[in-house]
Amino acid sequence: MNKPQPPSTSNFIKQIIDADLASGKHKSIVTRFPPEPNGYLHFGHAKSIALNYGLAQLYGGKCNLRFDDTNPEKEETEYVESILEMVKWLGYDYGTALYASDYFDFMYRAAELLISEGHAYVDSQSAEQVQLNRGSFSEPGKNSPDRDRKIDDNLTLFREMRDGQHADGTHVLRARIDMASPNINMRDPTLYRIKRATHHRTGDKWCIYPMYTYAHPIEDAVEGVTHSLCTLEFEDQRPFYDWLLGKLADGGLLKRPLPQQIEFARVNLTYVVLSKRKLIQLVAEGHVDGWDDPRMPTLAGARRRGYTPEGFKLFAERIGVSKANQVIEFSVLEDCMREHLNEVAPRRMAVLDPVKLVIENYPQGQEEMMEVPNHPQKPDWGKRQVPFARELWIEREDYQEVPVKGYFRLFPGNTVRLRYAYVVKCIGYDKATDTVRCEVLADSRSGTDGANKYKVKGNIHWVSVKHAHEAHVHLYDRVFKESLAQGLEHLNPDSKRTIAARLEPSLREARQDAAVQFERHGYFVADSSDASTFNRTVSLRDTWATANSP
RNA sequence: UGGGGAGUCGCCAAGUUGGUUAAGGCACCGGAUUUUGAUUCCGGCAUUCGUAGGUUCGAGUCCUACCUCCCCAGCCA
Repeated sequence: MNKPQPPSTSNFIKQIIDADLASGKHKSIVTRFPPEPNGYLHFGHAKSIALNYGLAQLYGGKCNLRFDDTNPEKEETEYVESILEMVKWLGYDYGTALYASDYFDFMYRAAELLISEGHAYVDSQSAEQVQLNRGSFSEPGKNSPDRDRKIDDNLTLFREMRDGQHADGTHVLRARIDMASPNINMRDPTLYRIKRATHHRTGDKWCIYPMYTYAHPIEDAVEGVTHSLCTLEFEDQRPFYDWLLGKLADGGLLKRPLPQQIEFARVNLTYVVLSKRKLIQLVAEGHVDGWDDPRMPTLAGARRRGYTPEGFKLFAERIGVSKANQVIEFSVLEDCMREHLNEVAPRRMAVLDPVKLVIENYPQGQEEMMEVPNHPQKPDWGKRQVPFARELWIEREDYQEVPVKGYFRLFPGNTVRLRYAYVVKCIGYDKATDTVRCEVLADSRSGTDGANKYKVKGNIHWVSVKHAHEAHVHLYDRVFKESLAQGLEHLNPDSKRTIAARLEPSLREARQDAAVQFERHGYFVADSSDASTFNRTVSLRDTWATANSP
């Protein structure tokens, strides 16, 4: 299927890059994906990853995977490993992962340079005083009494801070900019704090750690990042980003051209919550079964659910990038997954809500093998043998005692085709045994010449009772029932249902990473922690059901 | 309240220097094909660009005022 690709549309970031390349400011581009290893990656990160790596690929540049590990209290190796694994799963080759902590020495030297040139000072106010003196939206801040400390004294104090001679919280290094700036981020932001915490990589080497605000621009510059893409909430930070890098370049520590920070809107999805606080709550309070629960909007959960990297890439392209706050309908993500899965998932038959069907004129004890294509649109995928017999499981909703208008499946007197097998006529339903009664029509076996003379609208799947593989199937629904879910009060109590299904025998050997389509149902994968159960990734579109639901 | 952003079809999103009928995708609605009420295919889907004025032969694009929404006062990122 090589249908025309949608024209890759322009966006404001590409335009900036195009201009920078055209003007000769950069010969090639470098982007970066800079997670803090303090949690698990989620759908929002997938957008950022696709954006950064996608741009690098498009322009023949490169994208660094860099851990922004400047706050040892919140970061752990476990998260580093999980992030690495998920980026790889998404299909991006990050080469060697980089760490902000590898630049701690450089950052320290840069801080001394700033102090030496009068651009930074050690502030010995308490945190409360600092906050008080910062002012507010309507009032300018007040200068710290330490703001005019002598350079040498600043240097001495800062070194003592580094050497562990001062207690946590007693001093802080601040940039010396403008306490009256209308942009609060420019009111002498904090650069370094004293924090006696063991870092997951540098151990106890340091007891002072740089703040994000200070560290991030330096990380970008050191790596030669050309375009530093981040989310909208950092817009107010950009003046400081430029201020810092400018000072360090003036001081000879950094080379121009300097990286440019560009902000874009983060993605929001209906029925999904992405804030770390709320995700933690879901896990901690047991509303889901862990961070990789298939209902979680984490990449680990997505993988287990059967979502695919290709689906995420499609999603990223489809939602685009801009500065307007986007709230994407969750169905867009689902549709992206369907689009990819439709191409790669072999078809199988599975009855999820079984009711017995008996073909009364089919010989007792007789069995036949039916030839069933693995993908009707892809004959080269071959066929498989599926056993057929007198007693079958069919879907309960494929029979109606009194059919609603437009219903063309089984009801007394109607004929349907048992997919890839025979055409049968419904003769009734036996209440005592909960069995749908049918008789097979002569000469109607699928694949034979006679089969085509029967024109039936209904076409239902089945599984032989005798040969059925019984397995559990998890049916997942959205975790939140409100489209703009805020919290637990919007929880969907039925987000997970487990059913005992009857599967065609070939499903006994399902691979855990291989998607299959249960025909007329949706896409499923064997669960990664329990291969005998299947997870529903996403259902098929069902215009009949949606049109007939209340 | 000061500062920084954003407002184009139900949801995204092109539209850059003002110039014929406002891209495209998703959704939706028709219709065709179909042994998945799936897929695929074909057709339809904004006299209008947050609002109100103004400039102009001509404005989503320029000017003015206003409205709405988001972000910022961590020694978090």
